[in-house]
Amino acid sequence: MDQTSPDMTAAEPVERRRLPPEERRRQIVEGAVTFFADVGLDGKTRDLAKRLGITQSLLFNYFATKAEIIEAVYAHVYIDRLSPDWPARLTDRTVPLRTRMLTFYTEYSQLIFEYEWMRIFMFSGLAGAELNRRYLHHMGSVILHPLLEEIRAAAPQPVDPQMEDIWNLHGGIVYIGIRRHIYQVPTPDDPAQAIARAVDRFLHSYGVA
Amino acid sequence: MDQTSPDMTAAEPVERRRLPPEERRRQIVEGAVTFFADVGLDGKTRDLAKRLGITQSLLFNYFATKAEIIEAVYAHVYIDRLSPDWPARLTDRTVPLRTRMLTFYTEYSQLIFEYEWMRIFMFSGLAGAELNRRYLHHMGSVILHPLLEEIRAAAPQPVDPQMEDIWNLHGGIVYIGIRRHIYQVPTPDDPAQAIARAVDRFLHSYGVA
DNA sequence: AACCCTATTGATCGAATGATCTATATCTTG
DNA sequence: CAAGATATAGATCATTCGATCAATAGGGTT
Repeated sequence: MDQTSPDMTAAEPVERRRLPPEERRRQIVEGAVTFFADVGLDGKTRDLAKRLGITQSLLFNYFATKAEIIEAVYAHVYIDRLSPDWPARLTDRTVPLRTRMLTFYTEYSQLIFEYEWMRIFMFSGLAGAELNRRYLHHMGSVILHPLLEEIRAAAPQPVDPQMEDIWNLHGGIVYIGIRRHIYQVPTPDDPAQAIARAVDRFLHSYGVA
Repeated sequence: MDQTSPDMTAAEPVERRRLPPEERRRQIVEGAVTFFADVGLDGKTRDLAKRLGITQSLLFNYFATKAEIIEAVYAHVYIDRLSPDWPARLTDRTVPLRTRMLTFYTEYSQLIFEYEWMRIFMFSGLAGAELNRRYLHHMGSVILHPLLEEIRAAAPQPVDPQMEDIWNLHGGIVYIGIRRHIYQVPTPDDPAQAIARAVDRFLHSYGVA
């Protein structure tokens, strides 16, 4: 009956009850993001509740089903992950192509080289989520394909880059995040230099200074 | 989220019973490989048994626990995935470096661009399996680090490639398999050309013809 | 054909899981 | 400060899960 001492279990001993519904819902979603990123989408609602310091039944006061929680996780994670002004900035030929690519991949890597994003994207991809295919298709048509045209335009001689070549550049960079957050092996603290060298190698092969 | 059973395969009336234990065990492991590759390591033993056309209890006649089945899956999938003679062939300087790298990545991609391998490797990586870290470490020390020395040796002028540069090359190639089997988006039927161009871009940036 | 070994099944157990429902207690309002 | 509204907790249900075990039946041997 009596509560166990809060020192043992909780890093957050203060159990504030009766939050405003908006705030509680937000707290659940944010907790669910890291929780499912940790253990995968098969994580148990009881474990999620325990991590949040609430009862399992409370979850179902805010979400009808577990699938609904995961939907909210998806929404929270995918939101604003692709900055809408990147296509414009990537094709702004008043700026050297190398500069454009470096700023894009620096910003983009800062956004996606994040534990939660990387793992939930991978979990949902493995689960066959349509969301991933849409995301990749969007990435291809809005970022990578325009980039291909920029390379063609910036090359001093006629070149014929393929989309696979752009995907190769892209994958080599993304792979840093995969190693770090999926396989959890050491990677450079700041991937900026590695990214810059990858971009330079890429441009160099098309004769772009 | 729910992985409905592929009822397409329901037309399997022939129930061959009483196999020799060796064969039955082999059949279970091979079935488990594709099963867990499909649905993830949280797949249920009853679903696995149904797919195999056997009873769930029979599984536990050959394996004491579900974890033991997964161990067998790991063993079956990881076995002979890294050809032991690659290190020697990669450092055989009587052959042009480009040729060595192309043959390696052609062979290696044929081995790993496989549905079961790719997905089980990713599932186990997400689950935090030590196996993945060991594999990547082995890949780094036995293949990629020697490759770095070969590049240094083959370059006409002094160059200073980093391990991150080699990982970038490697990741860009592996990413083809990730797109194909994890995200399940279209990729070239034969990745050989894309790989060749990636290797050529890489070598070109170090001045290696 | 009868026998025996054992591979396989079917029934079942206890724990865990998603979800429901009612009682409780906290905050706000008048 | 009393009272109503409702956020939260606790108990519980119906399945589902991994795992166990006694009963059954396939197939080689004699």
